[in-house]
Amino acid sequence: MTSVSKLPIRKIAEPATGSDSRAMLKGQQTKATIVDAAMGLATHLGLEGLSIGVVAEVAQMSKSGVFAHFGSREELQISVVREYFNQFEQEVFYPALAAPRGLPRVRVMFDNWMRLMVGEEQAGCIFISGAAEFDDRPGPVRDALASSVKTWLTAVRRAIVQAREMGHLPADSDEHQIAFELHGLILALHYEARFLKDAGSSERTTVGFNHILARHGVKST
Amino acid sequence: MTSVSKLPIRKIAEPATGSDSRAMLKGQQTKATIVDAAMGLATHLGLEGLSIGVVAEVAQMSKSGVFAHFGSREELQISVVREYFNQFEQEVFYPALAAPRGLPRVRVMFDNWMRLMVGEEQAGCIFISGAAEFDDRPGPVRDALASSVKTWLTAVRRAIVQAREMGHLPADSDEHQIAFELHGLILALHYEARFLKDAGSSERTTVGFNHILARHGVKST
DNA sequence: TGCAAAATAGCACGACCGTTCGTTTTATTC
DNA sequence: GAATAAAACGAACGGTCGTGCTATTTTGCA
Repeated sequence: MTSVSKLPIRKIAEPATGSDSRAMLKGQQTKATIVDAAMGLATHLGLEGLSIGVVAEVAQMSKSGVFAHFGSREELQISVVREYFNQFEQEVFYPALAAPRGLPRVRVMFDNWMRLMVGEEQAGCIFISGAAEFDDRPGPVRDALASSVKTWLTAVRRAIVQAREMGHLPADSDEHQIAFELHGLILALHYEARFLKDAGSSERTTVGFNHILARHGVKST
Repeated sequence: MTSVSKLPIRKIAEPATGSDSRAMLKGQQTKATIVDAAMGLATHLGLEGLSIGVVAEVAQMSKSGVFAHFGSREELQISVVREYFNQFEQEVFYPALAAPRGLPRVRVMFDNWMRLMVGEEQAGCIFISGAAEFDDRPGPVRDALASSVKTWLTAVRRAIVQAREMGHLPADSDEHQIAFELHGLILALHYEARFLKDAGSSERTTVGFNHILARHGVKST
C-alpha cells in the first residue's frame, strides 16, 4: 500500500479527472498510459505474464522510466487490478443503475457482465485469470483481486435482494445461491467461449439465466 | 522473492507401477517421478509457473537430468497435462462406471468432479488454471489441455444422454445445456472455494445440481 | 564380468527478469 | 529566463530462465 505521507506535502495529488490535461500532471498522464498498456497485456497474458520490459516497449518508454512510476512490479499489477475494476464498474455496474430497481436491473447487470466476457477483441477477464494465478499466492495482488471481486458479487446480491423486496422474486429466494449460480454461468461462458471456442456458449448462458429465473416463477422475456 | 522450497509440497511418492522393474526401465521410473513432482508444482503454481530448475530441486535431480527426459519445457508441460488427465479419469470417471447407467452415474460423476475441486490439500485444477493461462496462447500445450477437457465433457454429455435414454430425464432435455450448467457449477465452486475462501460453496454446488435435476422433474435425494 | 547404451551430472551460453543508481531531459514555478 | 523539481533515460547488477554440449556415472544385457 502506498503511504500517504510519501505524497508531495503542498500539492496533494488530485484524482485523475479523465482527459482534462490541466488537472492531470504529466506524471499522472504517463502513469495512466502505462497502466492502460499493462492492462491490455494482462488481459491476454495474465497478471503474472506482465513484465516491465514488455510494458515499457508497448508504452514506448524505457524500463526504468516505467519502473519509477510504481516502485515494483507488484505495485504495477495492483494498479492494473484497480484500473480493471474501475472499467468493470464503468461498463457493467453503472449502466445497470439506469435500469429500474429489481429484476430489470439484475437482467442488465448480467447482460453487461456477459458482454464483457466475450466482447471486444477476445480480451480475457482479469478477475478470472487472476483468480487462477493467485488462489495459492497470498499477498497484496491477491488481496486487491479478491476485494474487487467481492465488491462486485456483493453488488449482484444486493440487486437480487432488491428484486425480492419488490416482489419480483419469491420471499424465500436465496440471493447467495442465485448469485453463485449466476457466477457459474459467467465462468462457464468465459471458459467455453474463450478456451474451448464453443460457439453456442453465449446462448447457453442466456438460457441458463432464464432457467434460474424460471425456477423462481419468472417467465422468460 | 518467496522461496519455492518453502511451499507445502508433498513428498514424492514412488510411481504407481514402479515396483514392476522389468516392465519399466529406470529412465521411465525417473520420468514418472519427475512428472509427479511437476504436477504437484503445477497444481499450485500453474503450468506456466513450472520451471525445470524447481522441478529438478523437488525431484532431487540436476536441471540437465530433468531436461534430458523431455527435451523442452513445453514437452514437460504436456506430460503433466497428460498425467493429470490420467489421474482425473482414475479418480472421477472410472469409479463412476461402477454406478448404474443413467442418472445414478451422472450423480457420481458430478460428486467425484466436485470432490476433486476442493479435495486434498487445496490443489488447484490444472484444467481450470490451464484454460486461463492458455486461452490466448496457441500451441501444443493448449491443444493437450483442450483435448483432455473436451474428452471429459463429452463423457459427461454421454452420461446425460444415457440418463435420458433410460427415462431418467425427459425426452426434450438438452445434454449440451445441462453439461454447460454443470460445468458452471464446478467452475464457481473452484473459484469461490479456492480463491474467495467461501465456506458455503460446496453446499451451493450441490444445491445447484439438484436445481438442474429438479427442473427436469427429478426430485432431490 | 565386461561393455555398450542409457541416464544423469556439470558447466556454460545467451536471453530476459526486476531492480538500483547516476545522469540527463523535460516540466513547472518564481 | 533562471531556478527548481519532476520525469525519463541508460547502463549495469545479480539472478533465473531454457537449452546445448561434454563428461561421468549407472544400468541392463551378453
